[in-house]
Amino acid sequence: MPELPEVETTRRGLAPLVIGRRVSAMYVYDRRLRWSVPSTLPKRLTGRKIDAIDRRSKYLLFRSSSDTLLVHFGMTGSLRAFSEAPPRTPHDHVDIVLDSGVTLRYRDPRRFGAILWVPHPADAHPLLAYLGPEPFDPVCDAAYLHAALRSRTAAIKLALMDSHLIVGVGNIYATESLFRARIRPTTPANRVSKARLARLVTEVRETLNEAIAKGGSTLRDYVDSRGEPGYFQLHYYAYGRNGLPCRVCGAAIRQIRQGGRATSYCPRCQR
DNA sequence: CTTTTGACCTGACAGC
DNA sequence: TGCTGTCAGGTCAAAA
Repeated sequence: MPELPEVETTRRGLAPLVIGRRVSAMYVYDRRLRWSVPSTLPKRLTGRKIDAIDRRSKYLLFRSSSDTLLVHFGMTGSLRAFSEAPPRTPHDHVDIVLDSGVTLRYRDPRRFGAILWVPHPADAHPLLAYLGPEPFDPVCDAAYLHAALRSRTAAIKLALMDSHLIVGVGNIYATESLFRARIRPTTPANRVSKARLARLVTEVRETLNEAIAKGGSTLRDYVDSRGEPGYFQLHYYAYGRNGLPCRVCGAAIRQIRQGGRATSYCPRCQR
């Protein structure tokens, strides 16, 4: 799933269900995620009150008296809330039961996700400590990117997906943001002008906001906390449109590989 | 320091 | 109907 809009959509759906509730039980059916779910986690979590649910990058953070339960969705993870938990299906790995009776069910076919306990202070955790700014953070502006990319010869698309520079932008939204900013994804990062970086930041924010408004993108696995798909995939300009006519100029969308991932762009609109 | 590559894992799909 | 190869929303770790 799961780039920033999908994680944020899940966060917003879960917030009213979890804030102020206590965990009455946690069941780990398969601990083999990207990192093993700690065997002590059910004991640590049970009885805890969840004070808040935050998002940092693509991590969901359940806050409990300054300690944090961290959840990441990898490529295929989802977290759904059930008032009555149905029978488990394959790839349902973890259940968290709240004192309201609601069950949060973590599903992740490829098991690239993570569920970890992060003691206070959470910001010091290695997974969180080296992250770049959030795209919506005012700090993350053209001046910041211009300075950060000064010594970067790698392609702008790869830089945009580097979480040390800016977080939350994965393959779909990097592809779409570069289309909207009319920037060729292969352009060396340090050769994108400050003015064009300003446009890029604007388009990244706009693209992410529109995607959040549509409930994220559902290509295959992603569903939100209520099991509903997102609809932003209907609004793609470039991603997954190899060979199809550009929705702006009609030229055939082209697909290449960068860093082992597919990149699609319009050879006429993006220069 | 930056950049590139491989690794993790399952399922869907195309082609033979 | 199998079988094989390729691809998929992420990102860490190691090597260059």
